[in-house]
This record gives sequence, structure tokens and C-alpha cells, in this order.
Amino acid sequence: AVQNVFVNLYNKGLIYRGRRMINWDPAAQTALSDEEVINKPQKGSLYYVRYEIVEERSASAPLATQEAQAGGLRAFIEVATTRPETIMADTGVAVHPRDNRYADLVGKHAWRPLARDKIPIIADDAIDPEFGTGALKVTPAHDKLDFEIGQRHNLPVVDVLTADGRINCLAEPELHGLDRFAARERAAELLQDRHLLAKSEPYENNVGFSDRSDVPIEPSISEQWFLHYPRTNEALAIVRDHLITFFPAYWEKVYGQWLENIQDWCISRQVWWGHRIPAWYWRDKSEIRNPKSEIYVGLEPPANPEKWRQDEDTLDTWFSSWLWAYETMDEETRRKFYPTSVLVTGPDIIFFWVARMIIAGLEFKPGKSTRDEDNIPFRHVYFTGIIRDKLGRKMSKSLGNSPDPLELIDKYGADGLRFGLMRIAPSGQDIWFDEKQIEQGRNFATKLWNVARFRQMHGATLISPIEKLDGFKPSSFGSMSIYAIEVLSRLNETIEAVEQGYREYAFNSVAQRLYDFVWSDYCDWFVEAAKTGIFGADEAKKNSALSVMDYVLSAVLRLLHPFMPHITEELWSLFGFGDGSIQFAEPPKPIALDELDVATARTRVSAIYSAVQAGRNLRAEAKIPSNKKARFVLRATDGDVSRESGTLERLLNAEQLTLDRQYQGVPGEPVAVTPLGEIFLTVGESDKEAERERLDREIERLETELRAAEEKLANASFVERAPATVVDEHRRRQKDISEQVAKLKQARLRLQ
RNA sequence: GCGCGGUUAGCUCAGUGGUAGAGCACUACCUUGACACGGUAGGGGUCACUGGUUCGAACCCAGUAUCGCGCACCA
Repeated sequence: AVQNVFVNLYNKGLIYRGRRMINWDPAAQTALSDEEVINKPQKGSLYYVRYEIVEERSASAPLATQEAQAGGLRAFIEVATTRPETIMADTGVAVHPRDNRYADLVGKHAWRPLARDKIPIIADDAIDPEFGTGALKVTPAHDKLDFEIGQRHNLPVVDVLTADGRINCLAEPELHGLDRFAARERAAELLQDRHLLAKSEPYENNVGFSDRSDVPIEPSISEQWFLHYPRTNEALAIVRDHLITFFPAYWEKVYGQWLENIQDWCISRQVWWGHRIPAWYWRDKSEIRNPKSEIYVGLEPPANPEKWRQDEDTLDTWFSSWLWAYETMDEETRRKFYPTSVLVTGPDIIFFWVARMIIAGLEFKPGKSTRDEDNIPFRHVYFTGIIRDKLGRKMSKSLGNSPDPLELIDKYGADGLRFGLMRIAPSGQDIWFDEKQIEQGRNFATKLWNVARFRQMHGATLISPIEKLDGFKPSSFGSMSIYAIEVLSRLNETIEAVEQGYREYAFNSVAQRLYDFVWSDYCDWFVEAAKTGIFGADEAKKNSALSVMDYVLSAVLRLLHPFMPHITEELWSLFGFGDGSIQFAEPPKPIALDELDVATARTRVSAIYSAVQAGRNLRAEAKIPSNKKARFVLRATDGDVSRESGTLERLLNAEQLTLDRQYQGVPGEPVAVTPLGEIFLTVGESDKEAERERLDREIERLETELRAAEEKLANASFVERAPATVVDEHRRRQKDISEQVAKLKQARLRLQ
């Protein structure tokens, strides 16, 4: 497939062989694409080198002298460079055409200070007069810009570097054979010795490094294969018009900018691992042939192969990868699955892979019709975050800074690792890895296991198998407690939020919602409240509570399965929720609950839970140890509360909760206002003074809040223009707070 | 230089116009009949800054600072 594509593009004239400036990796000794070059700031020196001006009279000028300058004749032109080791390859000195400082020198010659020779002084617009001395040494063989200047002025190209980055220049024997970096220092010394180094100063500039071997690349003239990208406008439009959508969308801009500035792709590599280029060259150079017939490109070797020599180079690895989206499928599979729904990948390979796959799809049209929407490789691209270590570095094999997943699995379990990672994976944002986050995943797995174990302690599953769960009716739970209705309605919300999260590829949000529902709504509140029924004598209530527990568990396991495959599979089969693997179970759907029941249950449960929290707070403030039972009195305004007093006692860890509508309280008794009425903590020797202070603080706090609410309601434009629900909310709050304040003031009075 | 993203509790991060959140860390109490990889209660934020829009801004707009990424430059 790869060779086929090569031949195809060659025949279309999009692939060509040429001698051009490329990025050369002297360590790996291969050409690279522009995308494989990584710019890094490097500390070095900027050398100011004197190039003597050639005097017209004598062929060999003497060294620069002060006298010559004083006589009005410039003795030299000063050039700033970071690479003195390439001076031997200079074939010109360039200044800006409108730079008055050097106008008199343009057209003259200068002496190249190493490998001494005459080189022309030219004027070119590309020169920045502000930089350095405003004069540039032109080294066409070793710099992209210099090459272009050289082309414009017909300067010769002199190459003084070997493939492995050593100096190749017999005219400077002291430098010949030296490594380029050693040669840089030696060249500076030689210039110093020859009194041609004016000065050098510390300097930081960007240097291109090879992504492959992490050494500075050498811009170099070389004969290589190139691809002129086809379909770039279509590729731009596809993403701009959202035939392909990126998640998160801001990467679309990065993609667009790359395509708008796209350059031809250098696709040949001088490495042996790769697809060999299907090109052959005519061996016999002496035989005069048409240049076109000296090269053969085809899937099969040419006839009379002894007369041909195959290119030994291979293709860039991405030149095969860009076909991945469709060449991995046969025709039949492709008809079914191409275009694919989503590509999951890292934003660091947006150019290497994503963009090129899109171009390949548009160019080779593997889809079932010729329309673009049938030929794009995928409809969505989900970009994951890149995981960085604690120092913010990208994890890599060569740095050895990535944690060993097997070690993490040993410590935290496969599900713990997986869930922990999903929970911290914000879409497209980098992730600073912290093992603590994986620990949380393990803790969550343990929590799930424990709550399941609690359920198992109370007998066999009451709902099964899963088929019966489809179209499950609330009536199947018997007469449900308000806690059951509340938790089921929260489960419904969770299911919807999970669906929404998946639609947006917000996996972290899916994980977070499930975590919160299981830990807080289910374990902390529902299971604790349900214990009243479970440990009670009423079989019907007990069975109702247990079957709701079962149902919620079965739903949670299915929702969590993609995030925690092992533990959910295990629990699924232990509980016998389904006949088959959880993997193939239908995902849970929101259960149909009576809206009025839900509204009632949620109001009441929320009131009960906040009364419980208020009571627990009283306990803590009164310094009653957690394991000591306490006595409470609830001055309930609502008679129905009596039905829930058992649950209230359990949740408050109360020895007794007395309901008393007329309770007056004892001076100094801790009291809190709750939606159910005031709750009193009846302790014998409560600290009267401490309680007065506490009440004063509370009253002050509430009054501040009340003033804020009143101010708000006094604002006419707020009342007129804010949504009615918001205004109502403020009114309710104002009312609630003033009632609370009144009650607290009464309590305060009783303490006098 | 151009573009993109971040800046919210000590730390790592959620939070798209309506009373600031989670986990960890911290304080106190607790091995109470699922769970100490746990429970309960609590402390801790001028949401980087400045302006603007709005009845109302962490959120929208403009600008600034700062960190990171990409592209370009890189003599």
C-alpha cells in the first residue's frame, strides 16, 4: 500500500526528487522533515569577526592597520556569527541595500578569514540592519536563508561538513577532521591568533534539535525525495466546516495554521528500518539518456534489473502511518467502518499524523463514494492531555520519567489506575502526574467493593437477572421510602450527566459524576438511611430497601464498567445481575418515577439530611465524642417527622430523639435551626456562656446575610429584570433567614 | 514577532451569568454491626490584576502581568 501510494503520487507529479536544503541529523545521519526539528534556546557566543577588505591594487592585502582606517579607507568589515566553524564555507558577505554604513563596500571583495580567499560583498533585502553589525556572512551550504541569498546572487556552495558533523576543509588543517562543536572553539582561537576576532559575547539563540537523536540538526543541501501536499485547501475546509470536529475545538486553529503555511514534505530517510523507496536509477552514467528515463519508479523492479540500481533510502515512518485510517481495513470492512467515528490521540502529533491522515483520505478516496464526507478518515478527533511528570516534563522512555504501569497496578490495582487516570484527564489539557490521584482510584474501588459486601451480608440479590431490569417499574421495589425515591432520582440525573459527558468526550466529568454519586449520594447518605429499614423488623420495608440497593448497584456497575472493568465484572457475576458478561449488558436508562413523589421525597430528604448535619454539628461543638450516644429534642413543626425519627436517630448516633412541639429548652442548651424545626442537644452540664457566644456569632452572621438579601430586593432593576426564579429564591432566603434569626433570638433570650 | 492555552484553598485540579467546589494535606473526635484505602464535624479562597458590559461576573468583553505550548525568526 505504501509503495503503491508512492508510485501513484510520483506519477501525478506530486512526489519528486530534488537537491534542496533539508534538515540533516548528523547523529542518525539522515534527513528529517521540518516537523521533526524541535527548536530549543541554547546558550552560546556571538563572535564578531573581521573580514579584511580586499584592496584593489594588491592581490594580497596586509593585515588590517589603524593607519588604513585613519586614512579613510576601511580596512575590514565586521560580521557577527554564532558559527565561526563554518567560515570556510562562506562565499559572500551581505549587507542591507539601504544600509549607509556599508554602501561604499558593496561590490568590493573581502578576505575570508579562514581558508583565506576573496569573497564578494553583496547587498540583499533579507539582511536585518539591526542585528549584530548589520553584515552577514553568507554560507549557502549550511544555512537555509544563506542558501536563498546565495541563489539570488549566484554564490558558489561550499560544503565543509561531513555527514557525521565533522569539518572537512584541508585549507585549515587545524580544523580539518574536528567535530563541529570542537571546531567552533578552535576556529575562534585561530581568529583570535590572527587578530581577526574583534570580540565575543554571551548569546542565546534558538537551535533546531533532532526529535530523533536530540542533537542539533545541520541545514544541508542534499538530494532527497519530497512530497508536494495535495488537497490542502479541502483539508482546511473539512475542519473549518466541521465535517471533522476536534475536541477540544481550539486545536482546530493549530491545525489550520499548519496547513496554511505548509511546505513540501521531505519523505526520504537514510535509515534501514522503513519502507524502501520504489525507485531505480540507471547505472551507466556514461550512456547519454533523457534525464526522465534515468529514473524508474514502479511497484515491480524494472526490466533488465542489472542495468538499474534501487534507491537505498527508506520512507519517513509517517509516510506509512498516514494511510492507517483505511489501509488497516479490507474493502468489506471499510464499507462498514470507514469513515471511523473517532480518533483518540495526543495533540503533539496533530501535524505528523492527524492532518496527514485527513489529506490522505481526501486524496485517495477510500470511501464508498467520492464525496468528501465519505472519505474523511474520522468524524471526531479527541485529543487527550499529555501526561507530564512532577517537574512538568513530558514523559518519555529516554528520560525514564514515566512510572511503570505494572508497578502502579501492583500498588493500586488495574481498575484503580484506570479510574484514577480517567478522573484527572481534563480534555486536551496537560496533566501533571501525581500518584496521589491514582491512590484515589484505588480507594474508590475499595469503597465500591465494601458497599457491595455490605449488601451481600443481607442475603441474596432481590432483582435478577438483568433482563427483568429493562422496563423496570418503581412498583417492583414495593412501597419505597423517601430515601429510595431520592437516590433513584439522583441516579437518573447521574445517568443523564454521564451521557452528556460522553457526548462531549469529557471523560473526567463522567468519572467525577460517578465517583460523587457512589461515594456521597449512595454510600454516605442512602445506604446509611436505608439501614433503618434493613435492620428493622418490617420485612416489606427491608426488601424494598435491599432491592433499591440492588438496582442502584446494578446501574452503577454498568456505568462504571468502562472505567473499572475488572471489579465491575466480578461484582456483576457475584450478584448475578445478568446472565452474561456485564460488557454486553444494556446501559442503564433513567427509571420512570412519579414527578410529584420525587419532588416530595427530595424536599423531605433534603430537610432531614440538613437537620442531621445541624445535629451532628451541635454534637461536635459540644465536644461529644463520636462514639458517645447523645440525646436530642426536635421541636418539629411537621407531624410526619415522627415516621422518620428512627432514621434521624441512626444518622445522628442519638440515644434518643424526642419530638416535642412545645419544647422550651433549658437555658444554655445548644440549639440549631433546621428545616424540620429547632433541634436541641440536651446535655446536662452545657456551657451556658459558650452557647451564648455561639448564638451571638450566629445571629450576627445571619443578620449580615439578611441585610445583603434585603439590599438586593430593594434594587428595583434586579426585581424587574432578573428571572423570576432567582428573585423568588432571594425572597425565600430573606424569609428563611429572618425566621431563623427570630428563633435564635428567642433561644438567646432563654439563656439570659 | 504571530497564534493557542493556563492563572480558583497549602498542593493537584473541577466549575460556560444567580449564596465559591472536589481529592490530598491540615485540626478535632471516632476502629459505632460495609469500608481507617474509612466515618463525622471543622479551618482555609479579593477566583492573577485593571477597566468595561450586566440588576448580578470566577464565568462575557477589552487590556495588563505571568507561566506553558506551537509556529516564525534565530547573523
